[in-house]
Amino acid sequence: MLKKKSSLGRQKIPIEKIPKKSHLQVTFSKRRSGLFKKASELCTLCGVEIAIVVFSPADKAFSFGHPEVESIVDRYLSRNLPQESSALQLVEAHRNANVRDLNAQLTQLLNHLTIEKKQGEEIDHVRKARQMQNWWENPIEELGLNELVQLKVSIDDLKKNIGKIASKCMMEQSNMFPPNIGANGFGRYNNFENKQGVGINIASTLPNAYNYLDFRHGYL
Amino acid sequence: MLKKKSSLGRQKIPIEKIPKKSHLQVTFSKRRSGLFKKASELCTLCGVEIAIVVFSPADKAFSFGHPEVESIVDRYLSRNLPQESSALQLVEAHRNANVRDLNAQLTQLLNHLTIEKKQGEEIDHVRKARQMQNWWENPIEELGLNELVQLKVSIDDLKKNIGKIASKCMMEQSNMFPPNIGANGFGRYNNFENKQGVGINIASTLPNAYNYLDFRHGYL
DNA sequence: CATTCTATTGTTAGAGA
DNA sequence: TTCTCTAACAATAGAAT
Repeated sequence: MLKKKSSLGRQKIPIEKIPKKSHLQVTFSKRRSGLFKKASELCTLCGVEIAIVVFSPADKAFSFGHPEVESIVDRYLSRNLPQESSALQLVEAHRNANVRDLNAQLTQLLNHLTIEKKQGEEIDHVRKARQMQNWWENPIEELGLNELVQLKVSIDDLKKNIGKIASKCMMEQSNMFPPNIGANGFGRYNNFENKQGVGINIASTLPNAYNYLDFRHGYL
Repeated sequence: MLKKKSSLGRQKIPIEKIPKKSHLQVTFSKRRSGLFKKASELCTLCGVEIAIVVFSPADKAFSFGHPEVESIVDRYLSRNLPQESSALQLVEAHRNANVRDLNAQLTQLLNHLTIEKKQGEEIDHVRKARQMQNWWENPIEELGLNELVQLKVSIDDLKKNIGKIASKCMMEQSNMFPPNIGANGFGRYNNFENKQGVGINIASTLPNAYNYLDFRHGYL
């Protein structure tokens, strides 16, 4: 375990164009991250909207935006422009301002639809299994989605009970199930620029809207 | 001009919204200056182009740009648009769709889900009322493990058969969603590090139904 | 809304992985 | 390219102007 003085620490550098290309690239990456972090902190601390666009030395585009670059830029540009059709601009601005909310709502709806679809599938199982005399046991083609959903709820509840009882039965036979295997239950963190090993939960330091960074849409 | 130890020095503050307004204002001013300074340093050190737009808590617009905000923003926007070929076209197509139509569909969908949910609750009562009619509807506690397994297998089989029917129902009610919505990174719409504008905002393709529906916090 | 003054906290240059 | 580590440097919270 040799301990050598591996670094002299930070050195002062003049604010001039960095000549060495590899060095410049590293500096750009670091400072861009720092800049975006500062921006996100400003967003959170002051609850303001910020948009940043940077073109890297390699002419690559990087951007930071809360809530998003486009809406902020639109707002900025529209202020510097004489009003053309104020009505339309208002509509646009309003729409942009709520884009994220709408997106969240849509995602929710999509998720609901996914759930409902699965529920409907289970309902059909019930129908075929029973072939009985009640309305909800008629050929599935004759049922509406509402009825399917009703059937699903019914069977879903039943399935839960089955699971419980089955588990009980299993437990009675063998009591060696380790607790909480793979039961993380947590989704991804919004790890954004968590550098320096500070161990900060970046997600909590960012504006609430940053949760959308990793927002996953429901797939139909 | 008395010189006393007037300050304890910098104190650590949590990255949360600053409650005190006057304090927030000071912090905003300071940090905005710091942010712009960082940006200018990055410009000089790495010779890159940066544009920043900030709206203050008082809704005043501040901007930093090298060489200027407009040109950088234009470059950014013009680059992003042509890059998403099929995906963006789909997005644009929806953007051009009639707002009221989409609003109506969203509303209809929401209402439908609400109704289904209620009916689902009702059917649960129905289920309980009918549980006694068949053996596998009896209280789950009275079933043996074999019966439970058999029932579960039956349910699983039925699940597959009902899929198509349920899908039909769903499609008839909601054909507003493109088949690949939410796929291929579409959902990433708050760009932290938006390299080459990969993050296309799917939400921007949709109308502002948010206020119309008024479900800011409402989950079904 | 901008600045000054300090003690502190936060950032990052340099070298390596 | 991105991350780690360290020490040195820079930014800034709080109070006051």
